Amino acid sequence: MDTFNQSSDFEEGSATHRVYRALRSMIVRGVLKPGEKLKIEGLSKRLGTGASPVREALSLLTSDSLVERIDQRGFRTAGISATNFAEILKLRCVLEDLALRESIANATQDWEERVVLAHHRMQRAQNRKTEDFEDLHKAFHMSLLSNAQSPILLQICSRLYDLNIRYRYLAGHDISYQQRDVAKEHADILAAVLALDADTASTRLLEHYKTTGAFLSGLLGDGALA
Amino acid sequence: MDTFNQSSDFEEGSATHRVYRALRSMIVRGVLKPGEKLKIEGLSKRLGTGASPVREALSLLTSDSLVERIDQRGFRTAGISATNFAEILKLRCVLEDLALRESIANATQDWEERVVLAHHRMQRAQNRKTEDFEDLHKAFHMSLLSNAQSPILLQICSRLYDLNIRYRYLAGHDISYQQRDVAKEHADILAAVLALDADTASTRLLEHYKTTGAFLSGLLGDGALA
DNA sequence: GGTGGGTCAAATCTCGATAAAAATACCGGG
DNA sequence: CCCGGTATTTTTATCGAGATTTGACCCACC
Repeated sequence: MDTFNQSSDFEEGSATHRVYRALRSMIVRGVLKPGEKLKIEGLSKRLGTGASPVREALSLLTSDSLVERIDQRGFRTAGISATNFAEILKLRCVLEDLALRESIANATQDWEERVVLAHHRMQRAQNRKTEDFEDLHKAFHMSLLSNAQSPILLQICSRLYDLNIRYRYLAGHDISYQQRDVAKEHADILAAVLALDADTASTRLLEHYKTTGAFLSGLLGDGALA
Repeated sequence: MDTFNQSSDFEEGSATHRVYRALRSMIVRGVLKPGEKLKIEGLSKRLGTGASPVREALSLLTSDSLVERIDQRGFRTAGISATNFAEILKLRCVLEDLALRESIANATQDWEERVVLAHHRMQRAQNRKTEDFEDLHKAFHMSLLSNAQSPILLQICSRLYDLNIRYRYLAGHDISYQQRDVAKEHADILAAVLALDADTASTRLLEHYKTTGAFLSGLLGDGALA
């Protein structure tokens, strides 16, 4: 009954859910490379579970556009391309702009506190260079949007975030991108949001994305990620 | 052994894919009512297949927001509400506007012909009141957007279409909505699109949605659908 | 030497059964 | 008469094996 899952303490939830989280993390972080064939049996053994949960998790990831399915021919991780990346970036700019403005329009004290808290946690993780920075980074960005009373929109943004960050992982973490003062950019965004200045906040947020995007786009164009 | 490739033939594809299409159709068309519990065994027998394909199909539908999953407690069809409907309508207006403009901007002869063809088929089905009108209606609307070089955006629009049309089915087909001259609205949209007049086309398309939306919204508000 | 068909291994997909969990019915006590 | 805890029943989630399909290899044949 006491099964020790050596991978980590991912014991909560059903097997399907655990596998889902594990696989998504592996794909987003580039452990499973773009276009790689995903054999059920291999993943089952690797994750210490049966074939059914793996299959179900892969189905879910298919809807997230992180896995592609070919009928009767199994699963593989989604491919990458410069055009795909450009599309993600563009959609993010449109949709996060929309969500951010609505979030600010609905501003409440509770929401502002959530944003401040999320920012603080991310900041601390960045200073200490802890492992969970990326998760907290996503949490911060989603918290900005979270006050838009629009669950579908938020879900779409969340998925686009994952698709986007995958490219950043693939580009590696030690790249010059970090030399930019990302912390200041975040702080500036936070300030504008707390001032309820939607135009400034949106401009800064989108600039934040576009700068990173242009950088990654360059790498893709050079074929450095292919 | 040659297989007959007929669109009406529900035998093509894997069992999972068949079940997926069947269930989605049943949910969108209201055969399975909002919030209804979806028991695996019942659906297996009803669809003449095993539990695994049903389970997998339900997982996929979860990502389409047509089914809700509660861990360890099975699946049920997504609920409905006035706010949910309003959100769908709003997002559709934003995203289809975006897609339509890009589609028109990329106009090609091939695309224009696809649009004309899709419109003709829908028109004919409406005149003859054939069963497949709704499918062709969706095909027409998607064809308008299909020239936007943005597969992710198109997928989102397709999903939102399904979520939206579900409300229309739930309201019933014999309602006064059909008394509007929908055919003319479609023809006007088509004309503006073929004239490559993005502003007019977008205005008409959104008006088309909002009119239907306001009508359905009224029904929801009255609790007629609850 | 290149092409086409047939065979074989590998992987997917599906099924039925088992174990775990939740919902329901039951019963004794307050 | 109502409430809380236990037993039963229903339903879900998971597993392991069998059936089908795919893709590759090899050999015969043109």
